[in-house]
Amino acid sequence: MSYTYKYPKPSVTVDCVVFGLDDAQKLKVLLIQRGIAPYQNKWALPGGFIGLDESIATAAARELKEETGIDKVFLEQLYTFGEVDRDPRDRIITVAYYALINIGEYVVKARTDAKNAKWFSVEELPPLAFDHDRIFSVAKERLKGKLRYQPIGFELLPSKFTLTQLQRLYETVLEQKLDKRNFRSKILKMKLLVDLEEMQAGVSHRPAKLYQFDKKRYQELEQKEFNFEI
Amino acid sequence: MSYTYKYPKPSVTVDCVVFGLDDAQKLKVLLIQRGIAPYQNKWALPGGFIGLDESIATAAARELKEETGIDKVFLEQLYTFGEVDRDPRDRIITVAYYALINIGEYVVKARTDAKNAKWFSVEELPPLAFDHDRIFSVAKERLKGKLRYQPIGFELLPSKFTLTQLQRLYETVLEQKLDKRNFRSKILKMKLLVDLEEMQAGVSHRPAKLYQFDKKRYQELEQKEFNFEI
DNA sequence: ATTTCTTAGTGTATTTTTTACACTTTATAG
DNA sequence: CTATAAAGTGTAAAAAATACACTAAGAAAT
Repeated sequence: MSYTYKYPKPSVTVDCVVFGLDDAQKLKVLLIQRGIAPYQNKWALPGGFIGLDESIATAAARELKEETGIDKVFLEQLYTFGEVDRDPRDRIITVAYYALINIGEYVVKARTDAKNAKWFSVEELPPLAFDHDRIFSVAKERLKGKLRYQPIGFELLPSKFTLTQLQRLYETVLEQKLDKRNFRSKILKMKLLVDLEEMQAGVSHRPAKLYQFDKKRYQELEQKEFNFEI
Repeated sequence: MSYTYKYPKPSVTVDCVVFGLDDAQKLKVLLIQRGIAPYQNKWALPGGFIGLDESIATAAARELKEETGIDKVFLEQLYTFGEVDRDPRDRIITVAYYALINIGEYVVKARTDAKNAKWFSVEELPPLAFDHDRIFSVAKERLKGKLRYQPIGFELLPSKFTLTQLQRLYETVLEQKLDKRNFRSKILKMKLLVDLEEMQAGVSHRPAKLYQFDKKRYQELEQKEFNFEI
């Protein structure tokens, strides 16, 4: 490795693809409207520059908080985008992250130099600034792939949820119908759900049982290379 | 996103974890010995700075070629490492790649500022410079994970190989014994191997048939979300 | 109070996939 | 021509995945 420090440096940013589920179990992405050029007024992924005194993951969490008010969520590195012409002004390398949040817990707010922050359905995104379309589509594929073999879907739901909500979530993200009985027996056989012995309230039909994800048990099983495939 | 260009910039490097298989089907990694401080004389992953006029992937391929002579191989992004204290001198962000090569095809040579380049068995690595131990272990896990559901193992073998060689490769990387008959029927059922109707030569026992990976067919099947699980 | 509406909840038989397992064949070397 | 070493091959049993339809429970409307 050649460490001579004479090289001009690229700028490095982090961008976050924030996924959420709305009331109708539709998959949404949080975008911010750019307040400044280039791509002024265009929608973009929240993100910003990495400080020299913070790790990339810290920067991603900080930017997310600054630009949208979202804090303490599932946030995982996605991919690093480094084509030469990604930004019209300067060479920019972007480390992309994706976040999964329970929409209900947050009221998102535009802050710093974002004019506006808004949830968009993944099926009808506006044209995005820079190469954010591409970053988004990599994130969507990653979410889909990961959901199949790791129980990360819970991050998108409120902490108490019904099995039907969970099934809808899988159906939405995987873009396929699932059989109710098979889904239930499979998910319950994993022993990752705690039956709260509590009922859904405020529905005008038979209420469903509420469950909670058992994170502790998940971490134990994870050690043992347990299989979480759906 | 805050594009004001007043931020000090980190340096950005690429490092490559180069995997190969030796004659005894042992998994090896290519390391270079550092010619300069810090970590002078220590073994490290080949890599170097990203130029402003090249993409990250291009930089990875270029550094690999410069430092080891290896060219035109399977090279895929692994992960980006951005802790603050990774390098004692400066803030460095490293985009790591991993490469799979057929050792027989190359005679590796140390070049530029590397003193030496050498293959090490993954089970007995020397202590590495910087956080390269960590990068290596992420790469090893990735290779293991990916081999299970994508036919990338062929990249480590010569273009003509026997089923036993292929099985040993899987056993080595996955760190588990596989059943000969089950492995063969599974792999052949995928129809990704071309029977060359040619025999292994130079062995003092019954020679095995030689096969070749059918890349074209793989790309066709990939479109159709075909399942390549072992 | 009864009916209607809507979603929750449940079991089994069939098919498919995975696993476990051992002997014969074919070449080279001595 | 015998010994050695790895190649090559099929089947039965177990496990997992799939397909499938009715009853139960509550709220709302009459």
